[in-house]
Amino acid sequence: MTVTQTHTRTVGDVAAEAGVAPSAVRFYEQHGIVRAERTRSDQRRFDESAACRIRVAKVAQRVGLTVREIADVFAGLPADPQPDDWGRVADHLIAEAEARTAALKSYLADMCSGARLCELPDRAGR
Amino acid sequence: MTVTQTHTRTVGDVAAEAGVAPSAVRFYEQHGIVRAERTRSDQRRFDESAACRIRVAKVAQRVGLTVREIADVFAGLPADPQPDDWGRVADHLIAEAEARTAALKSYLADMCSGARLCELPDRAGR
DNA sequence: CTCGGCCTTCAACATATGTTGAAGTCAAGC
DNA sequence: GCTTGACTTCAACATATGTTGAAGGCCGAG
Repeated sequence: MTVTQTHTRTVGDVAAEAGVAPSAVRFYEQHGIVRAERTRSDQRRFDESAACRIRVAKVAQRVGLTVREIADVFAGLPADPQPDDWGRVADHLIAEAEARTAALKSYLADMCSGARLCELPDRAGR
Repeated sequence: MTVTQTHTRTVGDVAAEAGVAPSAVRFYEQHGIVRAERTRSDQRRFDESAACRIRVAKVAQRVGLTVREIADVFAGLPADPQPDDWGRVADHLIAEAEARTAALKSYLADMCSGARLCELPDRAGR
């Protein structure tokens, strides 16, 4: 019978799959974006979700999330995430992106509508 | 008659107004977020839009724009910007934020709807 | 006229996000 | 067995975004 190997990808494999440098893959592992097992000779082996996590992380960075924040969101992902696991992560990321955009819009709207432009109270954090 | 002085704020004034450190105000000046004139004794003097620019920049950074990108957007602002000048800047920033969020949503939607989630392994035989 | 406070520049440091290079290990092919 | 290529770690470098500290200038109050 076939035993499904979950951790079959090397650093180079994941890097190629995700479109980043191998050094970036190691960096993301150090920072909790991806996890790896080790072979007997200490080489990293990633599962099939690794490239996916990295691709998602790259897009999430573009909306202002830090690697730390993305790692925190990914912390809710089980090994071998299923579609609904990804769905929850997606919802979370999208909500965060929209909240930040909403904060921007709100701040700009207040500013532009203020009688005295630029002399608004400090609501930047809201 | 009263001559309106346009550049009356010191670094400390702007820092307090914008809620950032004086060092940050200098940093933003170096990177084109704000402009300053100089007194005879070489001190910076900012106009009233300076704190505003910085506050906007801080919110824009939260949606993933770099200081360079924000400075580029602000490059379209005249000295003493009027409400419609700010309106154009606001539209530009919001469009950029929404484009990035849309890219995130699109990527996640594709990923989650894909028959094979992120190159998920072939589990059909199990 | 000195003192305190805010200003100046410049360099060093700090954190985030990576890349590059040196030196060494391991497995596969000739 | 030796070569080759991809892997390992670690340190240094690079860029973005700031902060901190030293050394000094300018001005208003006492």
